[in-house]
Amino acid sequence: MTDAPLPTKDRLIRAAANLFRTRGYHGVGLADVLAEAQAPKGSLYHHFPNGKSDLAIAAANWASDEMLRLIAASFDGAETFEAGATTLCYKLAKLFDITGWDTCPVANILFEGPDNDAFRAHAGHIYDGWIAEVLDHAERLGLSESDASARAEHLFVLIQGGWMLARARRSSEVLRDLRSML
Amino acid sequence: MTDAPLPTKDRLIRAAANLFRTRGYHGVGLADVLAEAQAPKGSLYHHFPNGKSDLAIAAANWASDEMLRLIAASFDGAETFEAGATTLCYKLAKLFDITGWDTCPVANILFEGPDNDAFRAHAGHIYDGWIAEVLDHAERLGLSESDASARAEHLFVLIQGGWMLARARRSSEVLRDLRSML
DNA sequence: GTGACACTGGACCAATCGGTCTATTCCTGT
DNA sequence: ACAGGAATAGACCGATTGGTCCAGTGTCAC
Repeated sequence: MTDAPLPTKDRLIRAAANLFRTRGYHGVGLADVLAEAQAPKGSLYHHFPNGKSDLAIAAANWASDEMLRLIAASFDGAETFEAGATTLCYKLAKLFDITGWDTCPVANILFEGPDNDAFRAHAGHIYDGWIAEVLDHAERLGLSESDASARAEHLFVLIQGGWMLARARRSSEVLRDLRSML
Repeated sequence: MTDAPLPTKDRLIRAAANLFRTRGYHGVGLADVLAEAQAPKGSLYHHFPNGKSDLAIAAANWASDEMLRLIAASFDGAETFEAGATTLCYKLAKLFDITGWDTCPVANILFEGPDNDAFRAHAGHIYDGWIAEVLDHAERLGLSESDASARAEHLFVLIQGGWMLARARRSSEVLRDLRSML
């Protein structure tokens, strides 16, 4: 919340991520980002020479890193895969309530942007990174390789679908109930 | 594919649904819709006095009806809930391959539009309609009320999450594998 | 025929879009 | 002190946006 000491580039990335996730790539004008980040247009094109698309990629990567940290935090102290997965669902539900996050930011940023092929491929890359992170923890917790792979992908699907339903219902209840589907 | 005999209003709805689902609400200009539907601007504002937002609601409703028909077609001949759900997943995978559908159209249309509250509430209404349709079939196939409710919601979550991963990977494989998560 | 009304066609508009450009300020190494 | 690159500041641009408006066109009932 103390944005003042943050460097301009980081302020731009955070502002862009926040706006993109609520209104989508095309729904956000550069003027909106600039106003929220309190930065002039010159700074944006200095840090992101390719303009809006560069900024979108950076924002998606930043959001992805946050998610990876959340996954790690959920599974690090867990005794079993189920425990870690449940913790992750609860953390996401809390995040949903606090921030009113409108979507997995990556989806909103990357699925409707320009250069659709490149953007979508990047989304796939990011998602596979999340699944790989879960998979690592699953194997560490004793699951066989094939089992761990299936479980990690299953968890990803549940979270994405659950998040979408939570959005539509404006309630995090679905996310908390996800553990019953594991 | 024979759009010619279709009334202008229907051509507009179909064109809008097709474009919105690939590029999102803000990503599509009225000029694009008009060009694809081969209709002048005057017709659009005659049939949809509130312009783009009216058109988006109509497009979402049309897409929703298509999905309801798909659910019915999948469960009508099914002997068990699992069989119907599996058929639905396969039908969706085929749809994904044929049309290259970019997203659940409802999500792309309603989650990033203007009037975010009203639009999102409408998305919730549509989704609950899908779940209710599945629930009806589940009960008809002998599941208890509470069990049917949980299974219907579970299927919805799997499909939404699976579709998203399929999009990112540009492969319908995930959708076909969904049955293993039932 | 003729009036009434649903519909089409497209010119036109202010506002906003993403992006470019140059002038200026700030900071750091020497 | 001063040089020089990094960063900031914002005026400016052509293109496109959603939306308005009205003159035409078709098609009914009478």
